[in-house]
Amino acid sequence: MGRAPCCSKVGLRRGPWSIKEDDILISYIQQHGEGHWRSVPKKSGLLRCGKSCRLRWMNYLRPDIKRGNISPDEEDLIVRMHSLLGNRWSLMAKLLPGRTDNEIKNYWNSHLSKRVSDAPTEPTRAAETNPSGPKSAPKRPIDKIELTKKKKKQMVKVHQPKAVRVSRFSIVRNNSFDSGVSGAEGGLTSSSGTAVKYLDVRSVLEDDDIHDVYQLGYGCNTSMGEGGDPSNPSCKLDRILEEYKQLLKGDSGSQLESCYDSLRT
DNA sequence: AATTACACCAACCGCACATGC
DNA sequence: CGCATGTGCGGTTGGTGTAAT
Repeated sequence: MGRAPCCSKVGLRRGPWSIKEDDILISYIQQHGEGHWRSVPKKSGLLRCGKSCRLRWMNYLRPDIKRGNISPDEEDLIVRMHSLLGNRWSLMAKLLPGRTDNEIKNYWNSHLSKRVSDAPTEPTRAAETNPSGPKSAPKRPIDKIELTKKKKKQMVKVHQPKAVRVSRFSIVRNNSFDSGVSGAEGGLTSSSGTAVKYLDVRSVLEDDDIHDVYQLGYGCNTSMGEGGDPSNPSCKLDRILEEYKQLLKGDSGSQLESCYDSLRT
């Protein structure tokens, strides 16, 4: 049973997008705007699934996408946010203007997760200890002691939690952190069987704080009288924001702030 | 030079939530 | 209220380029 697939895959193109397809999609969205993705292929003439069109637009074609290398500052912020939020890529993307959840996720999986797991202490200053970026690091030495991907897959057969959309209400209702993170502190094991070096948000918050943070979508509960106490973990995002605003400066900083405000309200 | 193994990342997949009827 | 549909999310896959052997 189950619901029908999002689209009939018969006769639809898959794989990498061509420049021509990109042009068609861009011009269509410029004319009609975003949304109603299922009807986009029909109306634009693209032989693609609507979902694929959305993904292509969101992750690659949107004009505000910032392409190129992740800066050390962005990298540092990702590490910090991940320690607070876990795999909430879309939430991180909202705090990193111009970066997509997919890009952050890929960057974490390919660059940062390994580095964080190799450096159990002070993971957040990774950017400073390796300012030239991950691509300058030698590849092989690590790999020699690593299992191959296939071997890893054979060895790690642990329940994989399903994707759960994060909303203020679903978190309260489902307590959906259970799906992504286990353990109360760094160095334990995630549900995928890999070592995790971030804290479960629940583990560093009291029950009341958990409720407040959940209600506010993980942000600091400044409206409920916590007063920005830096020792309060629920205020960590505020502090991260402040640090990042210093780095960004100018207009993008205020954009980030408004984005962040929207998360809190 | 050929082969192998791996890193990277765009794209896909399936599920859950939101929304409209 | 229940169902169907649209959308968003996070995990995973597979193609490609490159370094190592």
